[in-house]
Amino acid sequence: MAEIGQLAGVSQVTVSRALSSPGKVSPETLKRIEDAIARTGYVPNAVAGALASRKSNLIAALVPSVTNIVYASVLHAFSEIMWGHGYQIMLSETGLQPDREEKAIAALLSRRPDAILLTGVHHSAQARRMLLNAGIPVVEIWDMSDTPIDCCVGFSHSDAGRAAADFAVQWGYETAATITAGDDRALRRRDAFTSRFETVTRSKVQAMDFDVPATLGLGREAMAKLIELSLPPRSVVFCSSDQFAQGALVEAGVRGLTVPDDVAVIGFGDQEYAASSAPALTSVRIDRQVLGRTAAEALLTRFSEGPGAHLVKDIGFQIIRRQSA
Amino acid sequence: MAEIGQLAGVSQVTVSRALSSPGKVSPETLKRIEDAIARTGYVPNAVAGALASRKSNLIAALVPSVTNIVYASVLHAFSEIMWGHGYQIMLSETGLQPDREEKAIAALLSRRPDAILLTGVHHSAQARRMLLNAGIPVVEIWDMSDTPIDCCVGFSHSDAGRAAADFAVQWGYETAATITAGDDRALRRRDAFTSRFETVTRSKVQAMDFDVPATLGLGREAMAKLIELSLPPRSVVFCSSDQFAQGALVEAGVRGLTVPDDVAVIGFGDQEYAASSAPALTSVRIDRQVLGRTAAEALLTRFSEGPGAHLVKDIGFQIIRRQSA
DNA sequence: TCGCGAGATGTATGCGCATACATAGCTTAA
DNA sequence: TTAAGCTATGTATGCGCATACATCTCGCGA
Repeated sequence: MAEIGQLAGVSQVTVSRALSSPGKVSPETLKRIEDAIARTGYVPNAVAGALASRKSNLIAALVPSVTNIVYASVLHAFSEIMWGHGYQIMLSETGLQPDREEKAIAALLSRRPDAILLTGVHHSAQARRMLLNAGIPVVEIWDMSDTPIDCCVGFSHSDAGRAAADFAVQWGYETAATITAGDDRALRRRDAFTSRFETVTRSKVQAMDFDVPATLGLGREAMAKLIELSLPPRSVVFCSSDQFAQGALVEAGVRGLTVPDDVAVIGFGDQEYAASSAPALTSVRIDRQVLGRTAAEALLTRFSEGPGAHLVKDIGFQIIRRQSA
Repeated sequence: MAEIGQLAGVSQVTVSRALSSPGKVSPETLKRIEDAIARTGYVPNAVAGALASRKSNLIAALVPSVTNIVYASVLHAFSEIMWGHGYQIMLSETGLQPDREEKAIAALLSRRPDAILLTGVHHSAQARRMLLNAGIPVVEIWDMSDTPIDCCVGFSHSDAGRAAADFAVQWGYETAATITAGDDRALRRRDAFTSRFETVTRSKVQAMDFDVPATLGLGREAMAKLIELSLPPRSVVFCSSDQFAQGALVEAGVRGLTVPDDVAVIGFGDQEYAASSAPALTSVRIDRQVLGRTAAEALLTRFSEGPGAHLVKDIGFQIIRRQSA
């Protein structure tokens, strides 16, 4: 920056000003500085800037996995907005091991981000401590909490599970099974579904659980087992993701079962292909665009309005009825 | 850090040493320092560290889109390895507008990453200049180049397109169509496929192009149009992604066509569901795990061996024949 | 006994910026 | 005419660390 100043015949601070508030520099000086920058290919050192100003324009984000489209698309919507406001995103994945979260949080916080986005609302005591200590805005997404660290944008997974059960009962399904993978939130949906469905119908809900990420292949496997264990007529299968649901549909088709008459399927997430598959998939829709955007907006108002604004927003969900149930 | 030092009865440097090379401080001192850190919840300021040491332990990554599983999974494999070596990833998306790449590169470089990962090998002159200027290792992935900026890990898209055409000819398909979306690389595969197929069979290859990301729904639409335009028997459809291929399969099924006898489909990417769909999808496999890992390893050896090692690696591809073609 | 080397710790300094404060040259209204 | 105010720029300083170099304390062999 000092070098640019020399080239333009001004001091370092004038260059700094030219970059951060061009209005404060005379037009001629500004032009000379811009020329010098263009000539040298100078790129400001944001690290030094962040150290000096205690503002990094960085947002840290922690998601279970980027390869899960569901998390990726929320992240995408979130970063689009933050990027538009001059923020960059620093990403980390926690994967399946929750103990990685603590290390990841520490690593992210060491970069002194201006805010941090977390997936889920359950964090270790040490993690909460570090977050509080950091003194920056925090958004927790994908879930609701009675004790949010700061901002929180999501929906109730228990409500979603219960709503799916009510939906199934309402459309006359008398027995049910679940196919569930992974995280704590999927398990809460399953539990709420099962509990409600069993209470209302007095029938036992069969559970197929996996502790690896959901895939179409596993969905087929699970459905195959359920069919072999004899799935009574008027059965519905509640899946923790559309991937499983899609697999269940494929397996039912291959075995010559008619959907939804022989077996019905409810997915979760309402991914793009849900509407286009054959039969089209009934699914619980979470508006991921809205989720990401709302999280971004929560942070932005939190930035402008200070620590007073603890924004908590329930974005809800919606059961989209198509052909599969 | 100075505060921690006070608590532990040592100076700031000793704390610094305790964190970066614990072997250089006596066990008792180390313990007192660790206690103080645990008590206060201190998180080192990596920004200051990076400024002082000119080493950020940050890797910048630029991908077209995180919501495209194909890019996301490579990124995932890449970050797993880099994370294991103490590096963090800073991500940016270029989206569909290539002019965003320049801005994104500048923004990323301003954080002074230790290396940068780019998708594709075509960059503007200004972008190349900034990258060269930054003086850090660069890996370009997903493609091969005669003039790589530094390291390059990928495969030839033209070869892949030609191989698909040869495969189609070999299995007796006499006419072909393509469904293509998006990037420059998909277009090159399409062109190579078309050119080779037309040369060998002397039949015209019909092209369905989209300039939005591929989805199952669009694949169905494209297939519907192709069928309505009358697809002769012994036809094969070469898709730029498995999403399209899956959609084509669904549409063919809905219309009562038999795959591959009435129409055959070749996908690209060999995503997880390709093997599990019904009929199972024939697809060009790119080992995304290997791609990500190889890129990471290229950077790591580049770090240890200096600017001499311009690593270029062709990871190739493989046509996986299943039921759809 | 003395000196020497190794281990443990400390002092001084600067990384490249942003910020607070100071200054110089103008304009404007009383 | 002059003080006040405004614009454009400059000087000094410190953000929180890592690094080079200095210092001190031992233990050990000559």
